[in-house]
Amino acid sequence: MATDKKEEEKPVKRVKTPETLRGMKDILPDEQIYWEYFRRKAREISAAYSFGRIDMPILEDEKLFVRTVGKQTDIVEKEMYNFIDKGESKVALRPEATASVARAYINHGMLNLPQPVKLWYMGPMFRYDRPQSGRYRQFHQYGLEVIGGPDSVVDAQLILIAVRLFEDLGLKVKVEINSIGTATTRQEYKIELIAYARKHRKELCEDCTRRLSRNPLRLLDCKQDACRVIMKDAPQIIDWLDEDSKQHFMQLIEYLDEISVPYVLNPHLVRGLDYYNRTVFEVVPDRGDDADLGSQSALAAGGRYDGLVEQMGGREETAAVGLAVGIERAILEMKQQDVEPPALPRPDIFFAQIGAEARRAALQHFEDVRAAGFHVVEAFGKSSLKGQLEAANKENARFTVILGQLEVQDNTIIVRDMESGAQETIPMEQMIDYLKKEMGRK
RNA sequence: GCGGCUAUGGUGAAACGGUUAUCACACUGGUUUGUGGUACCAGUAUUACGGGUUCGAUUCCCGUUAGCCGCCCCA
Repeated sequence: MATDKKEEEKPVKRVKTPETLRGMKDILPDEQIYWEYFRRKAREISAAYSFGRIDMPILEDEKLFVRTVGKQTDIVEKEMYNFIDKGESKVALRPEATASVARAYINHGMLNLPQPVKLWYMGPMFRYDRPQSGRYRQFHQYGLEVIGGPDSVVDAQLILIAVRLFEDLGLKVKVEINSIGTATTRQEYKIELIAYARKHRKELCEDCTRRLSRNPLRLLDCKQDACRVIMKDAPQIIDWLDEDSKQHFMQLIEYLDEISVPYVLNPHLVRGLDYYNRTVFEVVPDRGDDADLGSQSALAAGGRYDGLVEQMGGREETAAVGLAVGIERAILEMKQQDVEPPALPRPDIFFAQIGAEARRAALQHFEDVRAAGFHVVEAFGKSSLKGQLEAANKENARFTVILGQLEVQDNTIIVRDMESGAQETIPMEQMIDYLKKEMGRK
């Protein structure tokens, strides 16, 4: 009972309050309005374009990511949550989902399904990185994968879907696209790029000097002004594409023009994961020309990964494209652009009770009202009528029904209109009809 | 992994060497035990953690941890 509290001895020992791990977040009810909004839009658009939902395990064999994402990438090298389980297996919390989807495609013989196979997923990913705005160690992605579709029309539609999704969410975005060709042409291009950058070695920033040997493609999107000036005249990856890739990219552009998806060609756009080839794209907020977007600006990113399935042991060459949306980032951007998710529907009825007997009866009557289709709320935990009316007011209920000792005896109930304050006592068996009538009037 | 800034009740803030640590909002309870949205009263903090300087530390110094921001990288 509440009154016992005062008599209790105050605990002398204080336990250290537990906290979430670094970079991990609780998503509280207030925040869920945004999440639910996003999830709903994501589900709707997935269904509208005939994607089937897939849920993969969060924990996978570490090798899956090392082989596909790339051993040298930061994601695998320093950000992976990997550990050895009790059976001595090296496992990892997934840092991304495409590898798992491709694995599932192979495992379940989806190559026997009508191609392309279209799948979507939504769930947590883990990267052991330094937390920052728009970046968490556990974060959530919504993603789409189209496996078994080599034509660039697939790329075009996927980009279209991404744009639609953000439009549906009420966000202004723009799409940047590029093509990074095949592994072979990319290799040739890298050599050329390194040669070019070497000539300007002294002018490059410290990071770029390191990129030169570690991650040369990243030279292209360095944010330092000095490097940007140099890279402006760097060889462009587009010029190194093989005929097929070039053709593929040209077609993609034509498709995009055809369906009027606004895009920006960004010859400096590259991807960090090894499995990408040909088309790569990013969706970034469009806040006007001079807005500084900061570093974690990509709301979604994707690209083609034609070689992945085969590389993983799939039976034949299986072209594929995918897209991943950072849900936290999308929500952050919604707040940034003042997008209000639809508020929770206002309750029709608040059910108040006074006294032990009425409370007992109210429990069942509440069920009746709910079963009649009303959105009804209560605060049975409160005993004073004042407190319950306050609660009703906070919930913004349209009507409050009040059941007290007297009403239980007379088999009646009070219905109070919360806006006018007018109230009426009516026979209990007429309550539902009365409420329906009153509700219909408003 | 590197750099900068910050850390006071549930939230947002004040005090900046000496106060019973102040205020607002929120929350809980109450204002003769049955009436809200507009009143009043009360309650809720070892000032992130650990150490140091000082007669005295929320205030100064160091460390740890966490948060924010930039870099790296990425959704």
